[in-house]
Amino acid sequence: MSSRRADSVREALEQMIVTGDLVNGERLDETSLSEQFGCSRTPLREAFQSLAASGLLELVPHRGAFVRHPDLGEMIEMFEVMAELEAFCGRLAARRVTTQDLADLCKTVTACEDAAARNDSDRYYAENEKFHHLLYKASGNGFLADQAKQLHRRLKPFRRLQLRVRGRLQQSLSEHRIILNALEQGSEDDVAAALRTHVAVQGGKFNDLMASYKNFHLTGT
Amino acid sequence: MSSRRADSVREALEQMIVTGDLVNGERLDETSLSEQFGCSRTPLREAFQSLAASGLLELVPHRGAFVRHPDLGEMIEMFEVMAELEAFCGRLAARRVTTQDLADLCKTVTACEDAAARNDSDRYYAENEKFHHLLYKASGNGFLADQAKQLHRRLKPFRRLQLRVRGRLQQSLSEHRIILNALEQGSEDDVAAALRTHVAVQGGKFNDLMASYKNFHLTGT
DNA sequence: GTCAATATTTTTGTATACAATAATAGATTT
DNA sequence: AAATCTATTATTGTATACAAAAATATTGAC
Repeated sequence: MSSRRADSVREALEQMIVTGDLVNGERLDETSLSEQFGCSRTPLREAFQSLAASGLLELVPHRGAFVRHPDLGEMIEMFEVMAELEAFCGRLAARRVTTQDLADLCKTVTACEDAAARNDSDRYYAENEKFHHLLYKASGNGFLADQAKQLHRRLKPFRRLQLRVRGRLQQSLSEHRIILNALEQGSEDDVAAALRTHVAVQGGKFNDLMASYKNFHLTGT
Repeated sequence: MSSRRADSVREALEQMIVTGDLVNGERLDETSLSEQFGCSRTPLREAFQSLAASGLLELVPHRGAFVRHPDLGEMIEMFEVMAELEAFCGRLAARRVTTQDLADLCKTVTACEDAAARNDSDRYYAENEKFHHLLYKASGNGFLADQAKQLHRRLKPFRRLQLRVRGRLQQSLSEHRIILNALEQGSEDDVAAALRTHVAVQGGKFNDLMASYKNFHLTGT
């Protein structure tokens, strides 16, 4: 854990943005925020830089930092890329996965099912994230894993919305099993296909996403 | 063009890093660099943040900013991802490309061939970059296009190395034609396959890359 | 009353000053 | 002489002060 003030400010701001606490287009005032965080403008501005790099803020020279929430179209674009990245991870993993990886993945899938059965949503999200991170790692491509992790993180708030939809959770769980089975059999195409349907926003998922998006506290761009 | 000092410093530093002017692992001293650039540490540190976000620097708390060149393994990983991203761009483009896009692409391919024939390497690189950027745009997925552009930019210095290899340039040119043809015919699979072989580091390309990598002024990690 | 030009204020960008942490060198002990 | 602890130095992190740019308000002309 870094004791840099700038880092904790970054995290706090990120939280405020992804939870919708800060609405789209809002300008972040340096002075008032620095008062709120009890620090000077310097660490705040460092946090701005970092957030802008991950696309959560837009820095306009001499005008300030503006909150940038993806609109529905961008969100779909991001899911489209995420699906492809995960499918590629899966394809590589099908070739390179170790028995240890498989054991870890299996354990996590079970933990996920268990958490869902107990309605322990926090644990469900944690285990679900672990499952995906393990998959990325199993690809054997560290750079790919990093990229996937980054995007996965960025899509976190929206995935949460999707899973509120009735029946989506059970479906998601069974998809985990399908992915795992395909991995064990080492069939690249099956793994890739399973992951595409697991992640992609298509068919009914599109309508679900649109509905939940509207319920989210985002102002349209 | 932004008149922010921090931005121009960022660009200058990036150039120094990718050209190998700054070797791997080197620590960037804030005071001496700020003297060199004739500015204070503040804009310099902003540039550091930005460069760290794109992976060119590693920021270690209370210890400084360290130049981070990818080693051969990471480079291959990045090319592996680049190939897949481009293939996906191509796949989408095959479905969504407009006649205008095709015309622009065709013009750029011709310009590329022309530049190569005249041994105008600067223009060749410019037109080649344009070709790829047009392809990303033709995917109709703005987020994907951004991601692809970012990675393409990061791989720029290494691509330059690869093209020094005898015969590689002519091959690259003919691959452009193949890609363009496949796009015109709208066959997703052909476009994707053509782009994978165009970008991926495989077969003979691997040895070429390894040889040129060693010639590069990088210290091993 | 509306528009335009100018003055004022506000806000961002940069420089500098200070504080905190890590690296280094030197002294002390075994 | 080697190792360890301490004092010193150097370097990063943060706060504040100043400069430059943009936004806003005010004044004047039509």
